[in-house]
Amino acid sequence: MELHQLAYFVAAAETGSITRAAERCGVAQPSLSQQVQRLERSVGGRLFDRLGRGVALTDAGRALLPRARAILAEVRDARAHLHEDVEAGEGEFRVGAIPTMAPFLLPRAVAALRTEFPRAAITVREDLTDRLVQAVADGELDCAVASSPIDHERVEVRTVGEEPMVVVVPAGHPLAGADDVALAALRDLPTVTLHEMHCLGRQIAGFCAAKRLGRSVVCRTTQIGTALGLVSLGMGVSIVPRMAARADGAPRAGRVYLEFRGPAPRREVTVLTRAGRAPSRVGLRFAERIREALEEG
Amino acid sequence: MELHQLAYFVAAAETGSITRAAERCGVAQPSLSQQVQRLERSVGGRLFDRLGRGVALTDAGRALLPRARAILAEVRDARAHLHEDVEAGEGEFRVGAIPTMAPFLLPRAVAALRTEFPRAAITVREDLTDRLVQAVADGELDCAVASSPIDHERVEVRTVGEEPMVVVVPAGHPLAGADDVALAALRDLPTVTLHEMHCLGRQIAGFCAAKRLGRSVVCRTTQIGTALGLVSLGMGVSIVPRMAARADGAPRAGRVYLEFRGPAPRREVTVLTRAGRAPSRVGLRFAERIREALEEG
DNA sequence: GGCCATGCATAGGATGTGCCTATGGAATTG
DNA sequence: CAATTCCATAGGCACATCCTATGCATGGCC
Repeated sequence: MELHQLAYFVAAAETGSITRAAERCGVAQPSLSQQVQRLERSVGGRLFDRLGRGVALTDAGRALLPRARAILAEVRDARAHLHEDVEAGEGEFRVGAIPTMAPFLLPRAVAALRTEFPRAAITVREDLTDRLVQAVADGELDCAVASSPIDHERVEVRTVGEEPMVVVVPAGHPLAGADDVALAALRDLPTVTLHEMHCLGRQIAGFCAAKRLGRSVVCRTTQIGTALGLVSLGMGVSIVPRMAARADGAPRAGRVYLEFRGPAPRREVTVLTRAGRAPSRVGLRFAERIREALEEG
Repeated sequence: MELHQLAYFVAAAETGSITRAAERCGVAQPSLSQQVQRLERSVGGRLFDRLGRGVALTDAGRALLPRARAILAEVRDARAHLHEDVEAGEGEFRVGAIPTMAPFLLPRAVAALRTEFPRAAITVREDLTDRLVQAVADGELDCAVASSPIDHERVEVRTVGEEPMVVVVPAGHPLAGADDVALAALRDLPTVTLHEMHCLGRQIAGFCAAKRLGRSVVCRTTQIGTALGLVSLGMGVSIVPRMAARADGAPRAGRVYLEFRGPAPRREVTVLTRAGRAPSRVGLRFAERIREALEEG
């Protein structure tokens, strides 16, 4: 069953004549006759009754006709609408993000993307950095949001912004009333920190180590939200990205956020794509939306 | 854009590799590579980024993928479901009937056919005999209901039954109280008759001529219903097919139906199909349904 | 009834297309 | 740096499509 055979079949059914169908299709009559016969063999039954004066559909032909029309229409549509499908971002688009960014950046970015590209089937994956990098390299993801450092031959890294850290302390803590706080002031305070399986946990540990800041870690969590909860209970102070502080909403009982005095520790927000791939329309907008979410968020 | 090219494209998109796609499709790698390139030229844009290690969809490829899948699925469905489509009577089925039979036979027959072949797209045409015959001969109609005589080389005539005529007289007419009436009793009575453009009109005129029955035609109508109305007004008597009498429902004020005494004039009910065509499943059932409607109606 | 026109099927040959094996070139891997 | 992997290209073969020419059946016409 070939497309041109279906086209010939439809033409013959509509004209009721092999000869006129051949004219319409711009081929010789024997060619069309042959192809119709071949189609009949391929479906295993006659499609036309040969009447001597033209042809008429059999039951099988009557049944095939609407399907043949549908197939040909789909092919025509595919050709005609391919360009606008590209504009509309048609197709599956798979994004990933690390857990310490996903809840703060993805909802807004994905929502914006869905309205901009209503026909894109966007799927989301939340995972640790190295697994995201591997997924992008393997083509399982089209885009991922993570933080430097990323090093993979096949992965292209684009920095879309950076983000300062803030300090969060329990309400009533001696530091709670201050406008801002120096990193050194945190020395030896009981600290709630993020597990170092997260790149953010490693980054914060790195900042502290760089400042030779001894820490008294009283708890390690795997989620920022858990850490914030423990801070509210007075178990210690913590350092979190500002997007987490903003997402925490209106001033909450139990914990107070403080800016760093002077240059704050920062992390970069980067968008990962597979190296060597042509820039994707949806992917480019995704990166922009992540940047907006970061700046406005 | 050919079906096998689309199949190759989908395989390459799903495996992310020309080589593995070729394995899956059972062709050599260069063949698949070539066909993908041909498809790319035919749609006017690259569908894959060649990464050295496999391939990845471009925006255009992403957009084409769902359409290609849809087209291939339709083709698979067409092959798989063609047989059951034939059983279900899938496709357009066009029937015709003459005006003096259509309202009494078609509704019941078509309704039955619609439940039996829910996927058949049945269309109905009401027209005079010779036009129906021509339409069947030209393949514009798959089936038609008419009455003998039909004579056309390309039209096959099947008699599904016959139907007696009855007499209808105004209420209060001298004949109204009789159980039955002889044809001769109608001699010279004022008569309302059907226009001879209808075969029924010609048939009735033929009966009367055969019995040498002079008639005093006071009115000629083009519809049986009109004739019945005029009879109720007392303008004359008329001869109508029994199906019309039955359809007239419960005893109506104004007119009374009488059987003929002895052998009644009759007309045949025939189903017309195009000669040389294989018997159609729906067509065969249609003829049966007409027969049923005639017997039960 | 014989003649011509019409329409589908078949035959045979030219062209084109798909597929193959072999090979080249680029990137990746050990 | 060698070996491997993978896609692209080249050349040849087989088959499929298309063409023209022709056969055969049907329908229409004088």
